[in-house]
Formats: sequence, structure tokens, C-alpha cells
Amino acid sequence: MRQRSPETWRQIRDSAVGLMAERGFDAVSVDDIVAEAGISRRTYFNYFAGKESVLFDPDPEDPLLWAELIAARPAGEPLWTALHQLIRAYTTAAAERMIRQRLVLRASPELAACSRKVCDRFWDAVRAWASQRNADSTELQLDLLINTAQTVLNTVLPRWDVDTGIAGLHRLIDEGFTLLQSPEWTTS
Amino acid sequence: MRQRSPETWRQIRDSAVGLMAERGFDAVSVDDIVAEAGISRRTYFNYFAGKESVLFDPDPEDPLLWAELIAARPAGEPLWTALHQLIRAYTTAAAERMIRQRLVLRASPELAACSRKVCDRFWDAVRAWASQRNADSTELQLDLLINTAQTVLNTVLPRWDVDTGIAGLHRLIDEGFTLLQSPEWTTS
DNA sequence: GCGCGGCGTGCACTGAGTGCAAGTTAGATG
DNA sequence: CATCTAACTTGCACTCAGTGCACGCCGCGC
Repeated sequence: MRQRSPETWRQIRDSAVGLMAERGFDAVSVDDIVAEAGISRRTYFNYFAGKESVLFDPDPEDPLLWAELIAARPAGEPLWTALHQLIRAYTTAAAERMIRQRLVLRASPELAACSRKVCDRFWDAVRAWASQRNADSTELQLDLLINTAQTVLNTVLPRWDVDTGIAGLHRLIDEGFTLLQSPEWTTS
Repeated sequence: MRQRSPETWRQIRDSAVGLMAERGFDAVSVDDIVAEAGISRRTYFNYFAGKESVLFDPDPEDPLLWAELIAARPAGEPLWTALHQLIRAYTTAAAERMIRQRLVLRASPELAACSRKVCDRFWDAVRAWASQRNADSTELQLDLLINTAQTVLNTVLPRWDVDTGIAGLHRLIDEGFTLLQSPEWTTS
């Protein structure tokens, strides 16, 4: 997986997403993608490990963005609140990306299962940060909290009407977080 | 996908799981499986949609088991408690299966991502039941609660040392559920 | 004996993914 | 200017997953 050129990377991904949003995931072969992108089949696999990777791999510069978002969290903030705000910030920053992905997923519902791992790399970064920050908590506690936050996002995403924009998504996210932190959520 | 014979089904699955626990998922081809099971390649795909299906598809009689477990829940029980008890009952009933799956996942860590969908069909059944039972709640509320319960299980499973048996798994499950329903869980 | 339907199988084909070796280009060095 | 090298790209050949189709076998009712 030796790639140096972010332009080629974008070129491939944009071609792929374009075709897939139009025809659906299954109806687009890797050959279609490389023809559209003007590269060879072999080069595709030098950039992406598989066919889904072109949808779910993070942008090359994403890790830096994540680091900024994470660094922006104030020190004393409760972890749950920090996760809530991180998701808001993340979805704001990655707005066009999320919208593009939704379009593809709308055209290819069979990918719904894979869609959970959309932001897995992001969550890994969050996990690393949290375990340093809250060194007093157990790994299990932190993982539970983070996975639950991730679940809120994943639960809410399929209900998101792309036409309502990021504001609409934020309303859903807030609703999810609020529901889970209301005192009586376990007694319904 | 026309299959009538549960014996053949078990035969294929047992052959596959045996080989995979031994060599790892990637090192076992479908041809290996069908050779071991004594059937043709084409028949394999009449029973299972893909290579992973042989690991993650439910047993033919599982839906009946799930229905029993679900029917056993008392009427007034809070949904969160019901989900907790359902998971305990499910893992008890599917003990050997879960242990087998852990063995394969131990041999093939690359499947960790897929392992989340281990019991997806079970959760679908739970979802259907809950939306009838708690018709007053919104779909979003129910999905959040159920997905969170599912997350507890998925968070806890990788930490389970198979040698501690189902009792050890239940300790982890209880710990997860208790953590999330403790009043101060959002303020760490 | 005859049709019929369910199931298993062989065959041929598409498409994903990989290892290897050769080609290309750009920059560093003499 | 010649050339060496390292990074990147490419073509080729191969394995394996997955599918459509048609045929064969067997048990069943008539």
C-alpha cells in the first residue's frame, strides 16, 4: 500500500463515489472505477485494500483534523459530554463526506452493515485519547462509553434525511445523547 | 438458497468451523470446506450465501429458541432489564456456539469487525418484539436502547476469556449493564 | 410405467484480490 | 550530460469467491 500522491487518491475515490452513487455499489466494478479514474487496475489496489475501502477509508489528511478536534476539548469536561461535542464537531467538519456516503448507501442498502465502520479510524483515535485522559477509569468503562457514543451516531445516521443538512443530523444526535443521559432511560 | 436438510447444514458448518478454528479463516478455502464435508462446491452456496455466512448464520432452529426466550420475559419488566436478561439467557442457550465462534475469532483476528454482526438476526427478533411491546415509545428510543444493549455485548465479548466459561461472560455482561445504568455514568 | 418437484452437481463465467517482474519518471550525483 | 536510484505505475498470470444454468438423480402420487 505504497501511495504518495493524495491527488491520485482523491481522483480514485471521487470516481468511485460518483459511479456508485449513480449505479449502486454492486453495479460498479473495480474496472469501471479505474477506467473512470484513468489508472490501472493494479494501481487501484496499491491505494485501496479492497472495493469497500474506497468508501470507508479516511481521507489522507483526516488524522490531523481528528487531532485538532480532540485537542479542542476542554480539560475538565465529562467524557460523555466530550464525546457528544466531538461527534458534533466531526460531523460538521466531515459534512460533505457524510452526505456523499449517505447517497451511496441510499443507492446500495446492502452496505448498511458495513456502514457501521464508517468512522472506525476516528473512533480509534478517540479511544487512544480517552485512555490517556481518564487513566483512572478501566478500559472496560472507557470502551463502553465510547462504543455507546458510537452507537448513538450509528443509530441516528440511517434516520437522517440528507436534505435537512448537518443541522438536521445534529438535532438527531442531540436527541440521542439526551435520551441516554436522562435519568429514567433504563426504566421504560 | 433452497435447503431442506438441517443435517447437511450442520455437516457443512461443523466442517468449516473445525477447519477454521485450526488454521484460521483465510487459510481455509470453500473447496477445503466442501472436501471435508463431502459435498460439492455448488451445494455449499446453496446453503450459505458466502464464506462468512457459515460462521455467522443462525442455526436453523435458532428462531424458535429466540421466540421462547423472548416470550419468557414478564410483562411489566423495564425494557432495559429485559434486554439484560435476554442477553444472559441467549448466551446461556447458545453457549457452545459462542465458544466455537470465539475460537475461530482467536485464530483469525481479522474477522473482529465482522464479529459484531454475530447475533444480528437475534437482535432483529428483539427489535420486532420491542416495537410491539412498547408501542408508546418512539422507534428511535427503542432502537437506541436495543443498540446500546447490543453494544454492551459486543464490547464485552472480546474481553471474554473462554476458559472462564459462560459464568465468566455473565460477570462481564452484568458489569457492563450495571455501569451504564449507574446514575453517574455520564459524568466521568 | 410416468410425470413431477425438490435437491445435488458439473460447468463455465465474472469479478475481487495478490505476487512478481518489468517499465517509467524525477531527482541526486558524478 | 550520463547514469544511478528510489518511488510509483503497470501488465501478466494466478487463486479464490460467488453465480446462472442445465442436467441428473431420487422419491412421490397417479
